[in-house]
Amino acid sequence: MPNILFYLTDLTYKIENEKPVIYLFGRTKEGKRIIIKDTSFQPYFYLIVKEEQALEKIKKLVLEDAKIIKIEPAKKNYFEKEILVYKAEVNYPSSVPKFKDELKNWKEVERVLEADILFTRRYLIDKKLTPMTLVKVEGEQIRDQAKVPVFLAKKIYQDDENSIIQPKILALDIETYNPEGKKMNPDRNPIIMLALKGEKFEKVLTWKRIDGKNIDVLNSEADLLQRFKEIIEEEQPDIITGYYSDGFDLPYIRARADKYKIKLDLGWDFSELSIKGRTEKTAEIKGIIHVDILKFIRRVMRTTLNTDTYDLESVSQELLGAHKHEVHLDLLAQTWDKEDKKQLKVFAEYNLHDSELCYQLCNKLLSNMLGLVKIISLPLFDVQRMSFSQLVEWYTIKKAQEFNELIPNKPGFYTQQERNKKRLHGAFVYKPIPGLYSNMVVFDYRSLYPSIIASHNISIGTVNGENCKEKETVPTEYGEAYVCKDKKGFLSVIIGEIISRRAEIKDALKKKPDSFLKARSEALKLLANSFYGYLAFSLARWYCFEGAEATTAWARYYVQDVIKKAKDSGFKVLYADTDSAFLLLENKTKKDALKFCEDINEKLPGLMELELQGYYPSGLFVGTKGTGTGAKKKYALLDENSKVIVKGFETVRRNWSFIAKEVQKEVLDIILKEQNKQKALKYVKETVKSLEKNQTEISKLIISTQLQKPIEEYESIGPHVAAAQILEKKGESVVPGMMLKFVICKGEGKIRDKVKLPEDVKQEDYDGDYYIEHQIIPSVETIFTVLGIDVQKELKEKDQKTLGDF
DNA sequence: TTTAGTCGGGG
DNA sequence: GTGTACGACTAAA
Repeated sequence: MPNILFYLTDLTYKIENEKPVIYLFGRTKEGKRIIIKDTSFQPYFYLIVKEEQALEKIKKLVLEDAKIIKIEPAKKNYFEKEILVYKAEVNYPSSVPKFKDELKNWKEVERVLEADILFTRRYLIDKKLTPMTLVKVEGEQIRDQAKVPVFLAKKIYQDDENSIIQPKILALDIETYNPEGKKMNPDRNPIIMLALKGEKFEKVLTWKRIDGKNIDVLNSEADLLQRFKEIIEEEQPDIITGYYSDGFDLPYIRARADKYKIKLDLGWDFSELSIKGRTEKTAEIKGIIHVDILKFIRRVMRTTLNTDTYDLESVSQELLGAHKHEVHLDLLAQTWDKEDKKQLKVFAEYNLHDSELCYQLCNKLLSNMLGLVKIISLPLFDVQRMSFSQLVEWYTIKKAQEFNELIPNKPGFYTQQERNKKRLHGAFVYKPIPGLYSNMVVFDYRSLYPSIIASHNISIGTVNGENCKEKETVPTEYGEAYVCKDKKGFLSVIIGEIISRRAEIKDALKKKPDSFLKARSEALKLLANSFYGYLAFSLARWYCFEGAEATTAWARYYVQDVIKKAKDSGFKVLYADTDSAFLLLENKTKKDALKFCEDINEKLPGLMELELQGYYPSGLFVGTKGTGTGAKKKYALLDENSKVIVKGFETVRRNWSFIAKEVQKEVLDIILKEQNKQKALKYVKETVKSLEKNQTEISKLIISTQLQKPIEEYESIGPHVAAAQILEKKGESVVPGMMLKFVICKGEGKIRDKVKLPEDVKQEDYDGDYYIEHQIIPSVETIFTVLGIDVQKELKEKDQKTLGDF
């Protein structure tokens, strides 16, 4: 019997001869596509019963086609306590929910468990297989209806978990006929261009005469769709990727293909491209992994990205440093109608470029995604669409199998609502005294929340657990709580494993860099940091609010402990927030700071660790505008490499004009690097002078704001709405979501009456006073206030002096 | 202030 | 498919 080594990429199941059959899709080590069939796996669920005699009755229960094959007792843990349960094996996966709905109402049945774990996922967990890695099969080739060779498995098991597939990626992007602007209608409007981009492949399909390299002109939209199908078959990609392709490109392609009765049977088993879901769609092709990059970015990369809009332009800019081609998409439909060859070529290039950006994003994020697949052990298709809480939950489900823990049920609607009402006591913040400081050190606890959960045995069965002999009191200010120390908590142990594994990988990385190991380390960090949130997440199976409360209580305790010890050792404490403390060195040295850190670490339990995060020659803390007391999470630091780090200043994030951002950055630079407030003030005065004399470049004055709704719906006409009205008057289509760029110009009336579009602004038009009052002053006011300077006053005095000079 | 409803992305 | 996101923001109560 031959052995086959293959990378498992995807799986599904079918019912054949009244039995469930698992289909595993993959690529052999040599790169050949294969399907493995496994008929050895049976669906099941667990029952906790009040009266054992009910089991005989249950065994005989038949609900339509649903039958129970056997019931046998098993010892499992339920919320970390040993319990006797019954494992019920049934004929079909679809029988499971039928029995669940029936049995949950029986008075003899206490609980039905693990009846909502999808069959294919259950298969992976039970067989301990990890997708995208090497799996070994013993089996024989059989004759079957499929595009690739099919084998029937006798035995199947994980081979080398560290050997990861190098998948072939093909990115796609469509352009549609869009006479109504952003309102899209797949029933009426055709696909006019379709771009595909792979490592060695790039092509735009269209059906009107456009000349150009890589442009394939077909006779009709139907031919375009046929050609698309052929290319997928020829290229045989492992991954098809797109940007919002779950919600737009693939559903649109499917809808147009349906119109022409073209069968998109792209699956390896001749199954069709399927679109599932009502509110949130997903598009799936059996055998080919469909990756929607937008979903991964929105759900997982969200926290690491600075941008808060997730359109392709913003994301490409941040992750790739690349921009989309600039085109007037609103003109696409009329250009298409006019058959303007030259302009259509511009759109075709735009289309291809979008698919290329998507290809590059997928390539770039692939190691992050595979890092997660490796840990969670679910298909890339699934992992790529999961939120943090789902990732934590499925990691925990995988681990539950190893620890013989039963998987708790998801909460019902009522329970969720109750949980949502609860508010958690958060982090401790020691507010700074506004000022400019020199020689600071910053300490922070490495992975504070996860390390507390691991080190203090926080878990669902240990926090305020029953029948407890050895207890540790939680240092909480609100009520009383303890953690039971009699035995290790399940959640605490698995989070400890994540932390330790990450430490090992980081050590290995120090010796030898490796991109996949690096991605795994990042994935582990992500998972560890999500655990605390998961404990307080209302939809969590392992919901543990008291555990989350205990975690933040300890976090507050440890940060305050650093503050207290720092004061005792003669450091001045400047600021502390959540897991970090900022100390002033004064007459102490960096060596003293390191010694202080070591002393604290000696007394910390388990995996907890305080780190010297950095040394900063200077730092500035500002006050809030109203009260003047120290603002939280708002400061600027100069690091040892003379780099200025700015946190929490609004100009960094919001849509301020470039000039406001530039002035703020320059002022912080001068103050932190040269400690020269007069020079900073002089700089501001010069900028103001240039503004007053209308010498500032128009491009630095553009303010951009996103239009949130149709302009008719705005009651108060803000400047961006005024800009939208001007655009509309010019005959351009204005739709919600578009970015409006405008400049405030001289004139009478309200701000909205002074709005002009950048291209209409002449050098002498702009309103310098507006920019001084509403952009420059607000961006630097709090900084100067800290330094004892009233900018407002200083700038007015300057005015009088210049008047006096004349 | 609380609650119910919509939106994101895509052309 | 052994299914139905989620967090932010806005409008209405």
